[in-house]
Amino acid sequence: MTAPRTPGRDVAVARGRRPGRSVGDDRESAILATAERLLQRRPFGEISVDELARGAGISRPTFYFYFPSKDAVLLTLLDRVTEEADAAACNVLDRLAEDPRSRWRELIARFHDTFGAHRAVVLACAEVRATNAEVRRLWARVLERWVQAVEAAVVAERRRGAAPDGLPARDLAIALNSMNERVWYATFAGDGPAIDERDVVDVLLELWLTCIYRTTDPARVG
Amino acid sequence: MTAPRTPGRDVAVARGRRPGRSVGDDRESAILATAERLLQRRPFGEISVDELARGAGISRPTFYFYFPSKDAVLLTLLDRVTEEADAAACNVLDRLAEDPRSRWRELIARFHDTFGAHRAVVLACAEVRATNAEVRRLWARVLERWVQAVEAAVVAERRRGAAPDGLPARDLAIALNSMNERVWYATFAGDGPAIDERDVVDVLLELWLTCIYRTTDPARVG
DNA sequence: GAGGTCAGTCAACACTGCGTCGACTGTAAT
DNA sequence: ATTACAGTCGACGCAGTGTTGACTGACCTC
Repeated sequence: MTAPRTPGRDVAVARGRRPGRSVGDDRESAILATAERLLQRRPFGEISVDELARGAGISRPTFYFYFPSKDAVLLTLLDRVTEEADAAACNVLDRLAEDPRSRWRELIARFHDTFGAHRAVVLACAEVRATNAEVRRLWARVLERWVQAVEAAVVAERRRGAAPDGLPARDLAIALNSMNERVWYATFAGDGPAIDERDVVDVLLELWLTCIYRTTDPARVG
Repeated sequence: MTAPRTPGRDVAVARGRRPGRSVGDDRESAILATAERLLQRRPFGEISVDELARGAGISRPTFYFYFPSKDAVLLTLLDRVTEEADAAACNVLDRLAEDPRSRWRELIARFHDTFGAHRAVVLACAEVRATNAEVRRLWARVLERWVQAVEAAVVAERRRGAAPDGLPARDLAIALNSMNERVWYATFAGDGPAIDERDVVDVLLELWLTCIYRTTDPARVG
């Protein structure tokens, strides 16, 4: 579902033929690269399958040999970005008690950097999410992971007495993640009221700390 | 820009002809009603101009007599909803000092009720905002008004000593409004991690109070 | 080295939805 | 009666999507 369907290569691999790189691998990469390049210039909806194909040096019908649709290309791109974000954020919350403020900042900053580096893809996904159930599902799954990670961290901080009780941890985690998502979107898209890109990490950090600890300067482990 | 172009009627009115309701008024309303009705069932992108026209008892070309595009219909619908929200929220922040918690709650609850009552339109706008500059502009303008109202309220609360200093009031106002928008979207759309519709007002209220006052129980006027 | 298989390719087609043009009708003011 | 205009729509052109069916060339197998 998530990965692009490349029937030919799957069959080949299954039968042990063509173990090395094939023409198809290059074409597939070329399509993905073309997509990310074109997305820097203009929105996803204004890019046609034909342009994607031409950009990769193939005809439109051939495009459909590699991807079932334009959306599937974006889905693959999104998959990579979220994997990158997951990798960057991984384990950051594990040793939260040592220095809560720095850890939370690291988490937010890493997401900011990853999304910022791939803003074209992220913005395109926000655009397509509304119309494409596949993208919606993938984003929901990814978000759910992040929500659960934050929820667990909040519960742990409360248990050790660093954070006060209050809202259900899950609701808090959903709201904070939602806030980040929308704030980053506004900042990167640049339309409507937005926080300056240079300030956004610190602003979000202050709000996270305030909501979780009710102070801007949470205590270290006692 | 925002209102639908109905050239015929404007001309008529300008020359003093047809002072009463014309056929055109009915058709226009019928199109809008059809749009809002169809939106309950399925997303905006899956509704064609033809359906809108048929639903209003006219042919597709005739639709274009009333609206320049499908998006313009949604724009008109959005305009009404935001006006309703503005009206509902109007003056709520004026006498904040009397009972901050209740006032903020009223503000959030009224937005919640308005958006909830027209969730189909709101969700459709979120869908189209990505591809339609007109909708984007309108939403940005509306949001800017709300951000400024909240910013002013925060400044006032700080000035009277009820709220502590901290983040720039504008950044705070942007972040809180962004949070609400995204959280409501998730709640009403029902995909991905979301806060239960019955709890969402209270969850948002707690977070607003915490972020603005660093307490859940802000003081009344001293 | 003849025949088979399969990755990879694309011209041509069918389909859907958008927006426009130009011709038409009915009503009401002059 | 003529003029004017709100209101209507059949028929068109256009752009983009996704599919079909036929082709090429590499390579494997006997």
